Amino acid sequence: MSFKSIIDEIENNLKKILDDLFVSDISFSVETAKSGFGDISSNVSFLLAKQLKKSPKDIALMLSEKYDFCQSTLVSKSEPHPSGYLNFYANWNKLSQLILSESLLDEFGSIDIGKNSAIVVEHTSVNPNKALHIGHVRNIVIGDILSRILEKSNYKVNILNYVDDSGLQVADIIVGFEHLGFAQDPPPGKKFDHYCGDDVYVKTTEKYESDSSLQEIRKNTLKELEKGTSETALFADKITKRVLYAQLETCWNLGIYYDCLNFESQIIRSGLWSKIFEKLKEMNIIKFEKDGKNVGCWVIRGEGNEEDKVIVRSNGTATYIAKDIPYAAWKLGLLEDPFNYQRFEIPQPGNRILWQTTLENSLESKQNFSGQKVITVIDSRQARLQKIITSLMTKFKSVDDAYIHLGYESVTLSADTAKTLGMDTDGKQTQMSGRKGLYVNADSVYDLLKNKTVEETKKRHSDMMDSEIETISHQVSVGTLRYEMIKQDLDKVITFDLKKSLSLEGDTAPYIQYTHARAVRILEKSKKTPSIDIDFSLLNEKLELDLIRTIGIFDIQVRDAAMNLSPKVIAKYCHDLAVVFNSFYERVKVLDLDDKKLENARLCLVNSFKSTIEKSLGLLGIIAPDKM
RNA sequence: GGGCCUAUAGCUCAGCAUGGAUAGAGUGUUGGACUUCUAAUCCAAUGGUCAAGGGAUCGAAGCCCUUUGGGCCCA
Repeated sequence: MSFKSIIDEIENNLKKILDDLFVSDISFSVETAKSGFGDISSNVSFLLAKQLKKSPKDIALMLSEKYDFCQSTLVSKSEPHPSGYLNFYANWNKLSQLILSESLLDEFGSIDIGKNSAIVVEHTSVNPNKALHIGHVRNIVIGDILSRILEKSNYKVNILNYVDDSGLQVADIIVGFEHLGFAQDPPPGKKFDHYCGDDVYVKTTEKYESDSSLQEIRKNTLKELEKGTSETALFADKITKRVLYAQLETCWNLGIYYDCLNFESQIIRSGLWSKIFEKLKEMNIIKFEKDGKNVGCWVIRGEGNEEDKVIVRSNGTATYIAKDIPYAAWKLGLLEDPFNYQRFEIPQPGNRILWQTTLENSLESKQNFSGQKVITVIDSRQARLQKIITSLMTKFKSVDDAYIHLGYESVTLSADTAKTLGMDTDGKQTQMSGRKGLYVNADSVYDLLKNKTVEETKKRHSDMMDSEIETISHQVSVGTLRYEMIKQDLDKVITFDLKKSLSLEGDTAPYIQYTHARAVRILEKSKKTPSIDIDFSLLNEKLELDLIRTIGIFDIQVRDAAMNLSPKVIAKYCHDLAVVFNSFYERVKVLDLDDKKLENARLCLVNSFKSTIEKSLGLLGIIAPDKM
């Protein structure tokens, strides 16, 4: 509720007025006003202009007069603007009380879209043969923040990570280990995932070009991985688990946690595919081609101009799409669950328990990680495949948007950064490539940021203990990285530049975190716990009201973000909130006022701000330190 | 050849879903504010035919159509 209360009040009153005018079916807007135009604005007059055959200006005037007779508790007056907008002024005395007292509650900003239904968010899903690079960070941050927003919207979120442990990329490092003599342990000081990706994978794929006999070995290795019984397969299991653990360390360090790990190998061996294959035939979704170029294949008919998609080749083998179909169906809970569950070997930090599927017997009880809805976070290069899965799933499940592919554009490297990695791109940005070793590892970006923030923090607090500097720098570095990856639209390519992307000033996480530290310092220095029992009419300066208003629209922003699956909405909100607070901070004094009542009131406002910025940053998975 | 995305200030981007008031930030450049509740901050100046053209509308950065540049996917 909060600021939403006054919007609702106006909306209801306007609806009544329209009823009296015998106007219906008008979906007008009631929104926070642009600065200088009151507190709330409605476009209702514009929409009525045609029907009533009057100018928006006249209508606004008429509506405003009628509005004076409406019952209002939170609105102090309405005002027609010559442009045609109908503007409203809040009764700040009451509204402030409402907003500030609610802002202190844990559930402030919570909304109920999900009705406690289960929703699946799958993200990360990085091949377990390499370390996470900066492009993967965009994926995991989007997925993680989205999950937090959905939880705030009363969904029960199941966070999954799909481990493709039987694909070509894994086969490649196994070839490296088994046939090219790579040591099983990394050189001292190197993480196992870095070693596999930077050394084993890159060098093995390089060898393919000079040594053609390796292609045969590669094929055989892949086959053994799929069968899963040979010594090679067992060895691969060990290696991928080790890489996976190293990858999870990177994720956990960034504050990203999961509920369950799924393994492609198990999905293949579980027989889920044959079940779904039968179902597809039964439902007549796939057809057996008796002639044409796909003769002998099972295909999905393309819609419109699109080509038919082969699912099972004429030789009986399934295409790569066929691996994704059973997993999608499993996530939606469409099939009987063939898996047992056990806890992951290494406990996950924090409160969430990390499970993994297994085909063996388990002492643990059966779990259910499916959802009414499924959101799969994968970059938009996979859009074609995801579109097929989406349309298949709608045939299984009649609910609208049961399966959603949340796509996003990729992260590319700037020309400068590519150059530092030894690739001259002629001044152009370039796609990352694991095969060519052209990428920036997530861990190294974190380390760079960390070193920079440690330096900055030391500069500011020469007498601070190392452990405290460590904690602050960690929170700031994680914040910076997360914010950098989320603040822009999913449809925009992020060109990552090692120098430019590591800024700690301007529209960045540290800017926002810093406002929190400022607020904390004020509260600390006041040496009292602010009481909500204050005279709210004392908070009447523009900068104070701006701050209260911005605090009050938190839940509106959460709704926006959740409905549109748009994490950046929250990033923008955090930034706006910080900007408003910084203006307030610079010009409105809080401590050591002669007027103690006013001081109390302002302390209360600062406290509300602190509480709100913590919650909103929390949705971004960013922790704000008390000192910076 | 087909499909998806994208184009707004020197640079990086909001705003576009749901058309309406003076198109906003950051960064850059120039100048100013630390004996003050922390300057990772604030203030001011600078900077825009919203890619181009057309259409519907009382009204378009936003909707429709066409074209062009850039990115990606498929063939």
